[in-house]
Amino acid sequence: MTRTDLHAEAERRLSAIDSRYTSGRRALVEVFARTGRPMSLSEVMAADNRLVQSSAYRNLAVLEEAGVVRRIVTADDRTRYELAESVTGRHHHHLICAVCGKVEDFVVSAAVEAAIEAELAAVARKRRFDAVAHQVDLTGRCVDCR
Amino acid sequence: MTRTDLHAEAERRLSAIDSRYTSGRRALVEVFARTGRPMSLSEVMAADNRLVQSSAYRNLAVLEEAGVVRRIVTADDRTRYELAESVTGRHHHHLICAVCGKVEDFVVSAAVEAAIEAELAAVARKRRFDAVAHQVDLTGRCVDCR
DNA sequence: ATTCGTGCAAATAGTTTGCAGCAGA
DNA sequence: TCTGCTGCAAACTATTTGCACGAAT
Repeated sequence: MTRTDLHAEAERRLSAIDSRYTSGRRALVEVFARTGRPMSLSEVMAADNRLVQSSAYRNLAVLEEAGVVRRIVTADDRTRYELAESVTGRHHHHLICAVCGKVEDFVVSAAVEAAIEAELAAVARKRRFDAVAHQVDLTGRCVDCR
Repeated sequence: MTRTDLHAEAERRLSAIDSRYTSGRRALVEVFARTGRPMSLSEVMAADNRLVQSSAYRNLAVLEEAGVVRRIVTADDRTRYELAESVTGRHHHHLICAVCGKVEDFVVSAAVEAAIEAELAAVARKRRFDAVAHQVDLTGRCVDCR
């Protein structure tokens, strides 16, 4: 998906919830597209100094509601944001560095992903749990911190 | 492991880091053993009204350092605590209800667990990431909230 | 014109810390 | 006794909210 397509899709999803694609919201999407990994609010703020904290929080909530952005909470207990998988089309999981806090994406083979999903679906059925999503995190030390 | 063994093991691990197994710490361990699922601080506090918030936070940090308790952050972004797997001897994952916030444990078959671990080890190797732990969460609605 | 979004500052919630008294090895 | 632990209150950090102004349709 091109950058232009991304913004068009973001605008479409926002208008679906009667919201505008303002410059502040566009700037957030731009930061995520440019960076390509989950970012905490302070990382986002640092990436574009036109951003204002309270508006960024509000806009991230709106973008999340619109399905443009996903809010994740990783094992290092920092809240982070990234583009929603339904926008990027790329299902992935996270590598979390326990030392520096950096989070990166990774993908597993389709075979393993399918095995995981089948097993989780079986667990959900057995427990009468209505599963919506799964999250797989790997915690450790990144290449810079080991 | 019996309740008595559990407390003995907790005391042993605390003494290994030169800390005492005081009544406040014992009360926390008792709550986890009794409840058997990850609990937020407020849940823990509600389970035993002798507990004081600031001391509970401090003691949970000590118990975590001693390897008696594990601190987890689930996808609903609440911090929770449970007995460490090295104490219970039971590797498990979490079902998180997005509505009421309740967290329950689940285990996957040994075959799938092994497949997940092998795949994650391969990813870690490829990315030169020193993996310490993995976390698999399933988010959705629990039987009471669906 | 009217509704929605923004920036600022104040409020809130969860968690951490300083300190003086108490308790356990 | 001596060092660690506890409770209380105050401090901090991340996040949310009220409000008046500005921007978009």
